[in-house]
Amino acid sequence: MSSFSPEPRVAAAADRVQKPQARTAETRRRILSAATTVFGAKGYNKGSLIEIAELAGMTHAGVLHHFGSKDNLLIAVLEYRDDEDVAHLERHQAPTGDELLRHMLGTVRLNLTRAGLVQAYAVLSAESVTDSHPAAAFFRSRFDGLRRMIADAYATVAPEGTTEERLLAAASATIAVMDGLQVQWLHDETVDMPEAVEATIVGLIAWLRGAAQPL
Amino acid sequence: MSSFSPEPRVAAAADRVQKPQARTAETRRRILSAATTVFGAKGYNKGSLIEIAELAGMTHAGVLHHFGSKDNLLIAVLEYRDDEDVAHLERHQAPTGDELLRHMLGTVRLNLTRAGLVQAYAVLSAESVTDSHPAAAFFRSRFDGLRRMIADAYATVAPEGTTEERLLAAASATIAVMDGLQVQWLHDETVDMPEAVEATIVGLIAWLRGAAQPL
DNA sequence: CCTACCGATCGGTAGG
DNA sequence: CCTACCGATCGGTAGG
Repeated sequence: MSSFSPEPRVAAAADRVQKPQARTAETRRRILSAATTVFGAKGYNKGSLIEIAELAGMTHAGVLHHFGSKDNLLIAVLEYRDDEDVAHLERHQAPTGDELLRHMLGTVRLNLTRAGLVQAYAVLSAESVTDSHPAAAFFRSRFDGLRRMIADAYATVAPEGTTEERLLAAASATIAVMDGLQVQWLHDETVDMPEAVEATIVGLIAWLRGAAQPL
Repeated sequence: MSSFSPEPRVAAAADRVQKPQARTAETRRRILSAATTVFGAKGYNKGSLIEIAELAGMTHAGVLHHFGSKDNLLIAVLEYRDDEDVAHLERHQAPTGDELLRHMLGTVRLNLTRAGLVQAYAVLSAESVTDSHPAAAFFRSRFDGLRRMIADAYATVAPEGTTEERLLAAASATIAVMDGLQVQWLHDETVDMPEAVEATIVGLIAWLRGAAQPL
């Protein structure tokens, strides 16, 4: 939203075929796309700036010119993906209540068509729990925000007076089942992610409503 | 079971205070313990043989003398943990049916007391989906075995004639929720793993029994 | 189980 | 955005 302004800051630049800012933004997107691929395929630690740079058609010093450090590049990759998903959400109206739960099932089905992105997310989110990982803060706050949003959705289908603890347990379980299934599915594509997620969500609703037998 | 035989192969070795095989086995265990710690804290790619060796009190060439390569060491770490868990299972009689489901809840509670091991498992299982990772075959077969075992357990509490597809969906969801919760919990220890796992399991049983409302 | 060493790779910087 | 380079680290091997 802030960096894609169509007006060049200096009028003198207008005689170039392509405006400098536009070309820079385009190059940055090319690098971000390459970095998503490489971090997804190798993880952050093993994915190298050299490989990312080759995929983006430049040297690794060029990548560092645009992003400053490897850590910064990782953060930019994660925020870039988040921006795209948020934009997608807003295009379809931010869903609430049980619409959000149905929307999550749609995301699971969409993920069946983009294994690379799924792998990047699965690998980086787990890697982010290791010692002083640059993506730790990103994932911590992402999980926190998702749990609150999904707990609110469950509140609309749970009995009145359901405790926040139970709503948050259902929310964290829902996120967990989606993330955990991705790892299994990346190992074995016969794992049925949509069926397992739907079963979990409707099961959790039954649990919130007291319709489930205790173990 | 095969490598801890108390009898030395050569009688002449008996005059040493400690039998060579016994000392080797002890050293190997020390290395495996150090490797679990380091791979857990850093992941496989960033965890170095040098750091593992220091923690075990030797040089990295010594570690390689015992395990041949870094890949071999990782596999040994994973199989070592599995052996310990299997031994624990057998001590308590291999549980079946709904006993297995209750046993899994016990494992979740136990995991609250061993974050290091949880982190090693969470990091390595996700890292194992990256390009030609040495632990790929281990986790693929582990997930496969767990899914079959847990699907059998759900069969004992599901209506007769429940399809294998539905049983496997419940099983993969159960494994997924446990794995996914570990990542969230490692980021934020207020996440209530036992509550979320119990909710998921009883919810999935309700789903198998048709007691859950479709979304 | 160690000393000593190898080739390879990496992230980052200088300076343009 | 590149060339050229740096120090650091790594897994593995030789040879004992």
